[in-house]
Amino acid sequence: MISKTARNALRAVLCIAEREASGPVSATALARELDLPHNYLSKTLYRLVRGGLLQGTRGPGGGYLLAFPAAELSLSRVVEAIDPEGPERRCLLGRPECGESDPCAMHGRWCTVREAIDRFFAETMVGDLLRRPGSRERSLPPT
Amino acid sequence: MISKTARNALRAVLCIAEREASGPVSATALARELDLPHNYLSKTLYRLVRGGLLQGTRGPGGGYLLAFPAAELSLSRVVEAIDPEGPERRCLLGRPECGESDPCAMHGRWCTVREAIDRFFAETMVGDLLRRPGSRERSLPPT
DNA sequence: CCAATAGATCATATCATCATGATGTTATCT
DNA sequence: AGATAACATCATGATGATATGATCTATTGG
Repeated sequence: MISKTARNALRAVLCIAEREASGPVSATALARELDLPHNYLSKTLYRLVRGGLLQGTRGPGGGYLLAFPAAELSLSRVVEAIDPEGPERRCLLGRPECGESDPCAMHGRWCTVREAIDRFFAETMVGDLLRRPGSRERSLPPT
Repeated sequence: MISKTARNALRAVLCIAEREASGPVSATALARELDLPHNYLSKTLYRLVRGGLLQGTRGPGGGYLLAFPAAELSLSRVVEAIDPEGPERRCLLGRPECGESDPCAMHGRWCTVREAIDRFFAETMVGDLLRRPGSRERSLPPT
């Protein structure tokens, strides 16, 4: 479904989102919390920095913060920053030319499912998944 | 989503289902048709034979046939014969203990999507995907 | 029985992902 | 300025999926 590295990225982003209220979250602390080697996680996190999802600050007291509010950060942005989007996901049989005009045998049925998956990743926000009510600051005011 | 080998297995099974009316389909013919190396495909096909999905006959005129009607062969049976079912697919964050009693942050939302995926593979039959009307022989009689 | 066909199987090579280790770079604090 | 903390990066090794090559075994037909 998604790569291990993308899973680790999701776990890390969730962790950062939950803790960033008390300052930047260091890679060392994250590595301990997620039980991952420091350097490996650091590399993954930096890909998110380059992708504009995280903001890394160096020096003592440094660490990672979300580059924008958790309520605006979709899971798809995290996953796409890690897993390169290949044509394999589009067609179950791996035909690059698969589409409405030249569909494979499964095209119609699979599209429905694939769209549900895509919607899940596009519409689920990191802010929706936080346990601690740190996301309240971003909840909509009563209309 | 599924491995390349599982994709090849699906393509091969579809190909066999479409052609088996005119006798067993040889691995050589399949390899040419699917543009895959003969031995590699043969290994994949044999996993399907051991799984009871295909029937392989040797000697001149030999080849592969479906072990039972295409209308009763679900895509999930093909995929599960190739891709070992790991705990990674159950939980997006890879937590083995993830479940109703100990859910991860995404559990509820992801379950809905995962069930749609599972239903697709379990309810889509190879017979539903054949272009040639060779599957008519198995369609339900009018009630 | 022999040759040809074709599936089944073993051993090995290739490749991408995953992970580790070592080093460089930047910021903070004394 | 120098020590330290912490991110950023490069080089390398380990692992598993993918693919290839060679060989074995069973069946058919002459």
